Amino acid sequence: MEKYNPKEIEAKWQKYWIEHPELFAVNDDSKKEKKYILDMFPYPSGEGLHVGHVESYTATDIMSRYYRLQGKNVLHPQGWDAFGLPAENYAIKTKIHPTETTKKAIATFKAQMGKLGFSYDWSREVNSSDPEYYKWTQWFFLQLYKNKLAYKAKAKVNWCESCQTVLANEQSENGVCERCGNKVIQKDLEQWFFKITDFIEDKGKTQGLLSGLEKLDWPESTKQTQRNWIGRSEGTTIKFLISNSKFLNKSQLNNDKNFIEVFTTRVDTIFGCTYCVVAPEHKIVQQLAEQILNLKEVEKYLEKSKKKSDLMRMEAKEKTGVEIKGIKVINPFTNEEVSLFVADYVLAQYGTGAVMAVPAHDERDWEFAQKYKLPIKEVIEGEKKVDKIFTADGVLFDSGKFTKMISEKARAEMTKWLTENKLGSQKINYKLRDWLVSRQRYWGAPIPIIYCEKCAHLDPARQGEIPVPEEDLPVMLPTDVDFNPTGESPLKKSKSFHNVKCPKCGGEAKRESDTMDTFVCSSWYYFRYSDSRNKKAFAGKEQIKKWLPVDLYVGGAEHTVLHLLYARFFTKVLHKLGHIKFDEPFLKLRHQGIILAEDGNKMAKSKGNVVNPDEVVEKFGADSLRMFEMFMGPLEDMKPWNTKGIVGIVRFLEKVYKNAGKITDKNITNKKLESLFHKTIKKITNDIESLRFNTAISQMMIFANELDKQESISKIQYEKYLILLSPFAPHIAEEIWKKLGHTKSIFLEAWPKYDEKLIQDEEIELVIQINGKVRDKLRVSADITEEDAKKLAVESEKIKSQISGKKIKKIIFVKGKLISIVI
RNA sequence: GGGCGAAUGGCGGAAUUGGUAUACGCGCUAGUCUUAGGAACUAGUGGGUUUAUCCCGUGAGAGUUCGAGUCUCUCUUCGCCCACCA
Repeated sequence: MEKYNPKEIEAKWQKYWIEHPELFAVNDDSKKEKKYILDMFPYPSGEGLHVGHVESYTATDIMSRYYRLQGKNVLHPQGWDAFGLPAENYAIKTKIHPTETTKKAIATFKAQMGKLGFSYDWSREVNSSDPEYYKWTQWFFLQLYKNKLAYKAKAKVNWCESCQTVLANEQSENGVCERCGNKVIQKDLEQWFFKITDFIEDKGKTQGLLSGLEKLDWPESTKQTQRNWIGRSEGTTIKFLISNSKFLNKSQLNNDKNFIEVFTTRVDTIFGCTYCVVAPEHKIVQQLAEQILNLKEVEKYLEKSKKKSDLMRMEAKEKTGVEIKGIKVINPFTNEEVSLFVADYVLAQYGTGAVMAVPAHDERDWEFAQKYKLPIKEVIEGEKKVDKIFTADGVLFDSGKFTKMISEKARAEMTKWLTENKLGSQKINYKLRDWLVSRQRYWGAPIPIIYCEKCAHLDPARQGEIPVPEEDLPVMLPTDVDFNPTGESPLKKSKSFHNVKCPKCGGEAKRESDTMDTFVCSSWYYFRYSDSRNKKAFAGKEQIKKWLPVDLYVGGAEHTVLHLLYARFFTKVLHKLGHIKFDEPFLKLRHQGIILAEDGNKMAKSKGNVVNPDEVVEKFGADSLRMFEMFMGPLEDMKPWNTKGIVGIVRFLEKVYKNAGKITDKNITNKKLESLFHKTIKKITNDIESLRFNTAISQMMIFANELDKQESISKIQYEKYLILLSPFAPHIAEEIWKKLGHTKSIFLEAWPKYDEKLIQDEEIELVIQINGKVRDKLRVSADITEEDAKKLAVESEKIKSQISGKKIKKIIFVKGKLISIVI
């Protein structure tokens, strides 16, 4: 047999697979059990595939090929998350239209995927920038709009001055734009939102974003991150009366000028409240301006903090604030007057935008009180007072009738008291806010809304918003635009796009010129694959029922919050509206770990340490790259690249290839090898099922090493071994398969079965321990009785000398494993 | 500050229910073959020493157990994500 030549072999089989798409395409009518194996569809960047893509796509490719061999009907599609800022930014620089660059990038990606031997069903390919696709993205927007789940509101939003666009809350990280790294400022703008907060808790039969997590087979850390992001916290709202309205009567509580409302999770500490703080945006400053003695100072502080970006606010090491002189507030429990501050460490967007400060039991308040020399009053004591202050739950003191209660009980009792006196109530707060979906950029799906002044009277709440009729979809992206960012959508300057007839009255109207966040496109694409050429619906009911939900979803952990939360939200909306029968899209989720550069750092173009998969394929072959990435370590682990390590895989494949030359049709009986082979089938099968590809490969190597020692190899056994190898290294498997005289693809074969009986060894190595330490090993029959084993053990020369003169306290026997003598 | 996870040879990593620690691969050492090798093959490869019926070894310390990488407690270090969320 000639030498293993991956280049030649791989090109040949890749061509064969393209000519035989039926191998990987699925049949909707098949009675076989379905498996939907999905990759997160990539953004087709100009950079091409990187080794991280190869890692997760190889994992799903192995799973898909494995399940097909197991006789399952496998849907394994791929597509393109094609809208987005990079293509547009590139267009601004080069004047090349994003359609062109995207088309080119997709061609590159697809060619690279072909060269890696991925078995996608390309007949279902989707492209989110294709009008046939974004027509349905727009349709989803209309569904949300019609069900009052999409709304327009003026809001303080994150604005990136460099990208000249609004960002979602999740796209502004630490006050810096996720895309370009420039600072994000706050702007008041009219924006479109999706009401994702409606779905946090269960909604009728639709499980909420919180409780729905319970039933999912997802990494625990991912679920926890989602919970943290939603940020549910149970607490209490409390009204602090403003002191010149001190004498309580009911009418005063109806006027919000007479009190400030705070939110706290620690009402039990309220007897230690020594002041209150409002956020700079809090309305109280405007409402009571005439009563404020140091109005100028306060206003100056508000101005200053308004100019601060979120980043600057967070970077500030010291808390700042100003006392609002002339206004005091009253602690409803003690009836004591406390002073009021405005400080930007209090966030306007969370809770009520005002807090009660308990410096003795809250670190932030303590810090602030230290700086401004404010009183500190302790009211909780616990077993361990850590450092300077006690922030845990404990027992109350100096707290009126609540003294001696434990924190938990005190919270319940105090909240009850507040409720009865109409001074507060129990309240659940969430960090999650509605999803801001409008973008003032070109390369996205246009929002299908038209504004008609004449029709504005029809629904005053909606200010002349007329949804584009479904039959008029898609609202096409115009091509006559200049996409240099100006702070307004480039679509606004396209006359053909912007001016339009009102679908209601036929009069002059204007189109919404914003586009949608690309995360909207990716929130539903997994439905489209089930029926990607459907012209009448985003996917047919039957096809959805047939294929969804997704059985295995693999992708990067960076999408833990954004994409995964939004996709769940969309699925829940469809469930609520009765379109589908399930309310979670991805039953099982796994993340691939990041592949670091050889130097242990993250791969980065700027560092010049990026590994290009094309070069690796060129040098070693796709099978070797695939297997090497799977062999490096557990799929989800972060692991450094090591180019030298690939030769281990190359040697292994060469060995497998070479050993095909030793095949004989003759019946060979080698019990030990047969036993090892059945162990190998079992281990590989179990490891694939649980995505432990590294140990599956090591088992293949163990068996290959054993084959290598044989004079001749049984054809039947070797063929089965090839099938075990084929999901990992499909090209070499097909090649050898053909060389063995087969005319059909190896991927039409059945996955080998193992025989548990053959796995059992006839002889075992019985370990003999004395006080837990291994002292001897004896070869014995596997079914040796306890009695015989004990006898053999004490008769062993090595053991005899160790135990001579000592008394044996007891002897422990573990069947098939060991004898442990205790002296 | 919060959440999650990790720590095993020179390196990446193995180790079903507690039961032979370091599988598999890289690297390294020696040898064989070769005109040559960053090829192939063979043997070896945790540390120590008194070189063998030996001792020590899975971040540190304690505990449970006949027996702990694995279970419990305390601590240290590192990584990732989130972070002034009251």
